[in-house]
Amino acid sequence: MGRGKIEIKRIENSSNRQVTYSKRRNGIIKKAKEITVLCDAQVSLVVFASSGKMHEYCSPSTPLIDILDKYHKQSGKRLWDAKHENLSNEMDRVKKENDNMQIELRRLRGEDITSLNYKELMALEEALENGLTGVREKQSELMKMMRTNERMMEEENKRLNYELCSTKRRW
Amino acid sequence: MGRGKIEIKRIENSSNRQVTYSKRRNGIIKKAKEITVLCDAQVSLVVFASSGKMHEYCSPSTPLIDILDKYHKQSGKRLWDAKHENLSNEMDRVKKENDNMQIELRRLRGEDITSLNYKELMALEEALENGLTGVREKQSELMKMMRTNERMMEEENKRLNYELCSTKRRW
DNA sequence: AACTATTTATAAGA
DNA sequence: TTCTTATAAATAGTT
Repeated sequence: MGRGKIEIKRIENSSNRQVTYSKRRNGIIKKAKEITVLCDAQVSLVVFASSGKMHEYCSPSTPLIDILDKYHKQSGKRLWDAKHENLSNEMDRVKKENDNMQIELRRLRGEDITSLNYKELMALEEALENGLTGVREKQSELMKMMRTNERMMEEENKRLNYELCSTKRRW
Repeated sequence: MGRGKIEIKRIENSSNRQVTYSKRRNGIIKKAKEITVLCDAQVSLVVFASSGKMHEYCSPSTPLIDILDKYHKQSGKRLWDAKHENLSNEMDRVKKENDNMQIELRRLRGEDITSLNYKELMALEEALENGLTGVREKQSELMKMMRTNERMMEEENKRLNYELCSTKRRW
C-alpha cells in the first residue's frame, strides 16, 4: 500500500528499513489499540527493532503479566516455569519434608496418634524412651559435673580458710 | 477501511464483533509477520478474544520466552521476578522452619543435646514424658478394646457352641 | 516530517 | 465461515 508494491522480504537499504519499521510499528500498535476497543480483546504486543530498541502495547487495565499468565495457562507452554522449575521442585520437596516432620513431632508429643496401630505405637514408645534415656544420661552427667565442681570448690575453700588462718596467726 | 467508516468504539452487535475480531486479528498477525521480514524486527503478539480464545504470533526462531526476557531487561519492569521473589521468600521461610523442626526432632531423639543447659534439659524431659504418657494412654486404651473384643468373642463362641449342641441333640 | 499515489485492509452484504 | 466489493486506511516513494 503505497506508491509502489513491495515484496515482503528484508529491506536492504538500512535507512529505508528504519523508516518503514517506524511507520509500520505505529500502524500495528494502532491496529492493536483498535481491536482492543472494537472487539474488547486483550492484546499484548512487544516489538524489537533490529537496533534492539523496544516498543510495546498492552491493552488497558490488563497488565502484561496477567496476559502472559493467561497465555501461560492456555498455551500450556512454560514461560517462566523453566526458570522456576528447579526452585519449584525444591519447594515441593522441602514442603513435603516439612509435613512429614510436622507429623512426627506431633506424634512425639502424643498428639494425632489415634490412627496408629499397635506396632506403630510401640515404635513411638521406644523412640520416646530412647530420647528420654539420652536426656537423662545427659542430665546425670551434668549433675556429676556439678557435684565434682562443688567438691573442688569445697576443698579450695577449705584450703583457703586454712591458709587464711595460718596467715592470721603469723601476724 | 470498508464499505463504511466506523467509529473506534466497542461493537455492540456480538456477531459483528466476532467477525470483525477475526478479520482484524488476521490483519494484525499478517502485519506482524511483514514487519518481522521487512525490517528484521522481533515481534511477540498475544491476542485474547473476549470469549477467552487466544491467538499468538511470535517472530521465527525467537521463542517468546527470549523476547520476553529481552522485554524484561529493557523495560526494567519485573515480569516474573515478582513471582520468583515470592517463591524465594517462601522457600527461605520453609527452610528455616524445616531446620528448626530438624533440631527439635534430633533433641527429642536425645541427639545434639550437649549444648543445652539444665533448664532446657528439664523442659525436654518433660516434653518426652508427656509424649510417653499420651502414647501409653493410647496403648492401654487399645489394650482395653482388644480385651473387650476378646471377651465378646468368647461369649459369642460359647453361645454358638451351646446352640450347636442343642441343635444336634434335636436331630 | 509531510505529501500523495497506490496498495492493502476491511465493513457490509451475500 | 468464506467470498465479494466498495470504500477507508496504511504506507512506499517522493519532496
